[in-house]
Amino acid sequence: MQKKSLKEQGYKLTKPRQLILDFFSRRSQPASVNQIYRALKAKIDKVTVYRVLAVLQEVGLIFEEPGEKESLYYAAKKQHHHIVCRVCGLSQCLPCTHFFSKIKNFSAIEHKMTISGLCKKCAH
Amino acid sequence: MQKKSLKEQGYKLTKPRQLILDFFSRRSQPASVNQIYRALKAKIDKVTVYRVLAVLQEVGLIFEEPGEKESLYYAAKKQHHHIVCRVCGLSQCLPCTHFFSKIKNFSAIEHKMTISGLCKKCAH
DNA sequence: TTTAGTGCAAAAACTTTGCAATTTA
DNA sequence: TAAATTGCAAAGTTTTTGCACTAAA
Repeated sequence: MQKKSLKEQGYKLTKPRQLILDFFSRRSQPASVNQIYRALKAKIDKVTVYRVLAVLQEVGLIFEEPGEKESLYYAAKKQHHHIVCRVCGLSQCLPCTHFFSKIKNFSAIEHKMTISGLCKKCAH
Repeated sequence: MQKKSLKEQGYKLTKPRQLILDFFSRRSQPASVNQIYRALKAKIDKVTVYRVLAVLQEVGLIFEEPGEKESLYYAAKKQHHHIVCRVCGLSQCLPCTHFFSKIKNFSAIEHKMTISGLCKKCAH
C-alpha cells in the first residue's frame, strides 16, 4: 500500500500508522477496529487504531462501511463491491466491470446500496 | 402500511407496534431510533422502539441501514435505493428500473453497496 | 387466563475526548 | 525543538439484557 499519501498530505509516518498500513497490505478482507487491535495489541492502543483509521480515511487510503455492530474498514484499492455470505462472512470482490451478471456462487442474493452526491442547492 | 404481516407471523398487534407502523406510514424519509423515539416519547419507551424495530425487520416491514453513528430504518416498500445529499440529507428514491442513468440533479456522486447471499457451503 | 410484550434500570459495546508524555520531521 | 501524535483514563453514545408488571388474544 502506498505510504506516500500520508506525508504528501501533511501527516507524519508514525509507527502505528505503518503498522496498520502493513496490516491492510497483508490482508485482502475488510477488518474491524477490534480485529486490527487484536493483531497489533502488543504494539498500539485501541484508541490509536480509531485515530489512525480516521486519518487513513481522510487521506483516502481506506474507507469505512458502518455495520450492524461495528464498522468495517476496506483498503481503498479500486472502486469495487463485495458480496458477503450472510452465514459465514466469506466475502468476494466484485470489480465494477463484472458485477451482478457474473455472480454464480451465491444464492438468495440481497443487496443494499447508498449513493450520495451533492444536490444542486449544495453543489456550487 | 399493511399490518397483517404481524399477526400472520404470530406477533401481537400492540400499541407500540401500531404507533411505529403509523409513524412510518406518515413518513417518506428513513428514520433513526431517536427520531422515532422523539416523535412518540410520551407514549413508548426507547427500549421498546429498539425491540419493535427488531420485530418489524423480522417480519419484513422495514429494513435497517447501519450508519456512521446510528442506524436508519426504512419502510420496506418495493426494492429501491436512495440518493442522499451529503450536505443537507435530502433524499430521493430510485426505483430499480430507473437508476444510475437517470440521475440528473446530483453531482459528485459516490456509491456504496453491499450485496449478500448464501454461498454454496451455507446454502443447502 | 396464559403467553407475549412493555417499561424501567442497569449493563454492555463501540467510539470519542482531554491531557500529559512521546515521537516525528 | 516545535508541532503532531500517542497512550491512558474517563466520558459519551448507541444498543442490549434482566425482570417484574401489563396487555393482547
